[in-house]
Amino acid sequence: MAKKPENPYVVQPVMKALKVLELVARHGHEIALTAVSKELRIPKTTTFRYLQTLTAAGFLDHNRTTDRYNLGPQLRAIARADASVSKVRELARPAMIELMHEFNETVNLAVKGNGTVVYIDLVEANRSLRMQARIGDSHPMHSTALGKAILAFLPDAERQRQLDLPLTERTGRTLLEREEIERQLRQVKRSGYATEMGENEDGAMCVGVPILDEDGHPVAALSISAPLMRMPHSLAAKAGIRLREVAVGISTQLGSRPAATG
Amino acid sequence: MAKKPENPYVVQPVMKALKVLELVARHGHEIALTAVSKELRIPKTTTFRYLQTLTAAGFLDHNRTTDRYNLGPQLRAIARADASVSKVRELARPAMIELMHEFNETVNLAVKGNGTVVYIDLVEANRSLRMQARIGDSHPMHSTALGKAILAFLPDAERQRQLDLPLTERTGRTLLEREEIERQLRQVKRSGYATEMGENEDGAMCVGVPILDEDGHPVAALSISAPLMRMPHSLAAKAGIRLREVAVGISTQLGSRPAATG
DNA sequence: AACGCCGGTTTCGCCTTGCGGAATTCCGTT
DNA sequence: AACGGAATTCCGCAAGGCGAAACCGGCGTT
Repeated sequence: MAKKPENPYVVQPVMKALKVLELVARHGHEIALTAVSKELRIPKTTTFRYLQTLTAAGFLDHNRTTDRYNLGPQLRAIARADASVSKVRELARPAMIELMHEFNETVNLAVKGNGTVVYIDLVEANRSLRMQARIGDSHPMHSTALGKAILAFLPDAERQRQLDLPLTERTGRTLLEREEIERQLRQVKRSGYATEMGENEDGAMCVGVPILDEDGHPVAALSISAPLMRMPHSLAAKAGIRLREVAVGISTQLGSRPAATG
Repeated sequence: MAKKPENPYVVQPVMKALKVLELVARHGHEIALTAVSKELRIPKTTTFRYLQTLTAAGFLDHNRTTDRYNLGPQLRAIARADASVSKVRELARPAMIELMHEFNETVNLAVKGNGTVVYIDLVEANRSLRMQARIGDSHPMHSTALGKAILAFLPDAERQRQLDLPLTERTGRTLLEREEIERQLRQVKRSGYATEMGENEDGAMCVGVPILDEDGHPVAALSISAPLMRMPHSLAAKAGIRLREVAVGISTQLGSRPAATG
């Protein structure tokens, strides 16, 4: 009765637990231990353990009064985040290409990670001087324009939490003083865009703006990055204003009401 | 270095694999084996196995060209199904309560399972004669008005597949003849509602209508159930027409264009 | 062109720890 | 109060998960 001679690297407990998760999900609603056990032909004890584990991980939810399980918050959170990311990327891409042509510099899109920003898309200018990120890379919040744009628009509590984390020093110019950072963030909130000059990567600068979801929460950020020598302050300001325009458009499509730019 | 003295029933491999899944999800995008391994402090080999397993189960997707992993179809399918169910239930509930008051009988909402319908909500009439289902119960498609309503509006291929499964005989009146069932389903498609008289439960009857999603696919069904003695054919017809009205309203809110009722 | 580094894949044997039968407790019924 | 079904808990066995280390393949370097 060999089941899956396929991949020798599949870990059985994991696979079976995923089947349990899947069953609970497909069932549409609250389902009891015994039902899962019978359906999947997995002994009650084992099923019990999987349900417990999935629940502990937040993928399932255990209703103590009915003693039944259904989908948990973790799964929904993941799904929501994924959908949100896909949507942002989809909405942003055309605008990013347009921006790249306008400024002939690399345009980046990133989402908020945990204390970091994670690049989820980028459109590179075909200039010989290289870009600095790859999709999937994550950089600190406080040393990037992307991160600063997000931080500035975060609710106070959450921003404090982010800034309480140890701040890594990426270059000699990286901001590390709490006061200085907060001062800049207030300025960012006023102007609607953030800039970073050699604070994340020597010789490189970046101008970034936040993208807000339907709740007005900054879930992502858009930026233009360039070698410091190619982007003087005056041009950076112009880029910031243009980026802000584009980001507001994307935010609106995500369902965000105007809000921004106090 | 005891990690979680918490729940002794947590299965470690499962828990760790879920952490991997979560990390990949939170990361926002394609992530490589080594990165996951480092981030989670899980040895490369083990991480590799989890990634393989998650991929085999469809929860992750392995991009062979970049050798990186991201969220897979299974997770999205689950999330979508869940969202869809929540939405249907949410949209249907007020109308169900209204219907319950109009007819003073129990109103049921079910989604299509695999060869079955699964009750996801019901509003009971407070009459002493009992209802027959509980949320989470699943009944055969062919013996319930809910199932017949769904079957009638399924694409031909899928309907055939359903009817090829062995048909259980719930009562003496349960339809088992392929021809007879198909004749009824054609009738259901014409009238827009299905009826069932003691075919699922002795002495009980049910009138059901399909709810269509944005693709015109019958994802759920709405029904009124009652003791046979309280619901003569004339009243059943009236209920069917009313149900149809309500279901079309819900379907429309789900994004379905009129379509139905040929 | 050979080298070496950096991932990813495979092997292999130890021994953790997951497994499931059976006993137990907990409820909701009769 | 006793019954029946479901969820928990216990416990000993050995399945099978683990991870160090070896292997491989590709890419950038010398």
